[in-house]
Amino acid sequence: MPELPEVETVRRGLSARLTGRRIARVHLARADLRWPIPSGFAQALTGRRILSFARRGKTILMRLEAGQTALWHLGMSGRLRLSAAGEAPPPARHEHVVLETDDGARLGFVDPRRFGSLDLLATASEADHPRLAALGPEPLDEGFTPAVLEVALRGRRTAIKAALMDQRVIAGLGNIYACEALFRAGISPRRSAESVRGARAARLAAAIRATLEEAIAAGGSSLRDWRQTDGALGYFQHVCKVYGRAGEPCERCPGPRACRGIAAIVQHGRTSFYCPRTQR
DNA sequence: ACTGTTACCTGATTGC
DNA sequence: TGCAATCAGGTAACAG
Repeated sequence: MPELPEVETVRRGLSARLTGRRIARVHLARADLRWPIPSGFAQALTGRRILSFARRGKTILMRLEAGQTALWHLGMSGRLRLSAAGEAPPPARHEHVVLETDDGARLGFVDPRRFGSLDLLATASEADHPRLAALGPEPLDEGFTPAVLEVALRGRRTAIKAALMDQRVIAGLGNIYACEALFRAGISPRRSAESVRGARAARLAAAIRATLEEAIAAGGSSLRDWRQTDGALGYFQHVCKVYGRAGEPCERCPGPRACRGIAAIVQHGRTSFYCPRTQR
């Protein structure tokens, strides 16, 4: 499930619980997820202290001593579950990786579909990692302005919806929040990306930011100690305004009679939800 | 270079 | 109830 708000919520949970801890043990139940786990992964982590957790797009960067960074990507079905010393987490299928820290905490990476990935960055620079280096601007950074969005979209002849999901254009949006941001901005997912300029780009930039911030706030406030009862970090029921609501009236139309209902169309193999009356 | 399609995996849900 | 078909929030390899 995880798009930027979920990943950011997971990051905060990890940070609150694991910053400063030393990794005592790494157990790999298999050698690959989406890609092979780097051969030196367990060795690079074992015995090292965790300095901090950062995030770039949907990737969590676990900063370690000696300039090492472990990259965690949850893919589509990945989740992390954390338990404290003495807690015995219920057995979970598809738990592929387990870390144990010096204070007895246990972090398990569960990912049924295995679209997630683990990677290792041995230098301090994200520019040295091809997938991170290719990512577009970070939408919650101060530098994410309408002008930056406009430049990112310039010359893109694809639909704005597809552009927003392209991580090279902007980092962190997936299908849900691309739909929600476009609804908020009143822009049709079918409009061409390059036609989103000027006031439209300004509306979209603001809508992206507000949508993500609201979702993060909802996730943060709904999780006590950043964990659900099963120890899973960072998942929450975000209330969507258009995603998954095909046929329902949208909240911006004056009434059910005015609204033709939220439409679902397939673009680039993904379902887009939008209100054809208020999104142009 | 850009754009769209397909494949990768398992599980939940829908339809017959 | 059972079983098959369909769909799922991500990404990159590939074809045109």
